[in-house]
Amino acid sequence: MARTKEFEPEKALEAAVNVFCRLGYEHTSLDTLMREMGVARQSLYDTFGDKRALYLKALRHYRDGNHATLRDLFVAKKSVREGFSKLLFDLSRETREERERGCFLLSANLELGSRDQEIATLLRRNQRTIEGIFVDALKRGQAHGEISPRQDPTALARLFIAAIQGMRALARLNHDRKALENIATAALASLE
Amino acid sequence: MARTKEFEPEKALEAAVNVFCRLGYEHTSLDTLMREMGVARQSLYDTFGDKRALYLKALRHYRDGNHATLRDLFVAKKSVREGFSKLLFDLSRETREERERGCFLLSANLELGSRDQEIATLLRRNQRTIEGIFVDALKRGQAHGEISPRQDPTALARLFIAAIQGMRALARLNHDRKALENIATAALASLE
DNA sequence: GCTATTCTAGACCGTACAGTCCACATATGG
DNA sequence: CCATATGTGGACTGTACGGTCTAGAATAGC
Repeated sequence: MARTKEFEPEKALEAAVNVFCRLGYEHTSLDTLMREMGVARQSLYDTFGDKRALYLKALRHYRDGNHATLRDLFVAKKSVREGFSKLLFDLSRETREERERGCFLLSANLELGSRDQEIATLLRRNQRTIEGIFVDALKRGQAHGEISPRQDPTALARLFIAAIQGMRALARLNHDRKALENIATAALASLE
Repeated sequence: MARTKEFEPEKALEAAVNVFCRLGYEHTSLDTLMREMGVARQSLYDTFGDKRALYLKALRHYRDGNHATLRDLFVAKKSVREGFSKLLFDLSRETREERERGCFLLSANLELGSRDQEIATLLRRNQRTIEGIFVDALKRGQAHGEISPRQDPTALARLFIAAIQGMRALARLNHDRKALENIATAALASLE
């Protein structure tokens, strides 16, 4: 009945995630999106809606991937402490490209969180989700005697969230692996 | 010889800091700047240069103020531990307005750090300066037996920097004083 | 008070960009 | 193989904005 698409929507969305990550919402023009996604203007509007709708889809896609890797990190059988350690040290070892790409959720927060209510709500929910994942893992770690039971799991989870956001912000500016490892080590010491 | 200015350059610059903080570089139009600063278009160009030059002046002004308050926090006679405590808990207690204003240096990092070399350099230098202030304070704290000598002052300083950036990012999105206090408490526990 | 200088107000211009429209290409179903 | 529906490419449009220019107002020295 109709011509087939010449692009894969999934791949195209990932390309959108990439370019929005690197450039932010405002600095990403439709021309750039078309080029990076390999999608014609009209197809882009037909498939994803306008720029903001595409941004939201990209943001949700990124967030879902993020949650999946976090949940995977803390699947029941693994050591909780090792999970956090891997999370933080992987962050320290990111390539230049990954660092400069930065965290989509952080850049969305700073660029649009105070102006777009829908995005702000999404980001707040995301924070609660991640906090939940961390708290569950920490409680399990305490139950297994892996982590000191004297610490408040919620407070610890929040410290990790803040430290990770801070690391992401620093990493974007500076390629100083040692500095990131310092932060990772110091944060992990809180589990003692 | 000539007509006198109808605005105070100092006050106008502070107004610029405020509006750039809240809206970022790209989202701040010259019309907004003129209105908030109370300066006519031509006077603005004559006094501060173009938009980017004004942004840089505002950024330097903010940074200088920041360094001054930090140095004041750690003047020799005060307790180092109390200094960090005040720093972090003051952050937790910011008003809604202050929170939404956010940190100019953080937003400059995310918005322009990867695109404007001059700004990136300024921000990197700023990071080193703050790290230096923190390291000096921590060493003094260790010398006075206030802080455990087993910790690496540089690593601790970096953890605090990351935690503060994280707090600022979280605070911008959520007014959850308890969450911020949790982070402050957990970070301060690293001094034990 | 006249002149020179610097202020303010706002018209004007070029560019960049999001979004729409249109012409043409291509593949599916009958 | 024709009709239909959906794809691609690119021209077009309206708007927003940074930056410049011009005209008139106001103040200081002579």
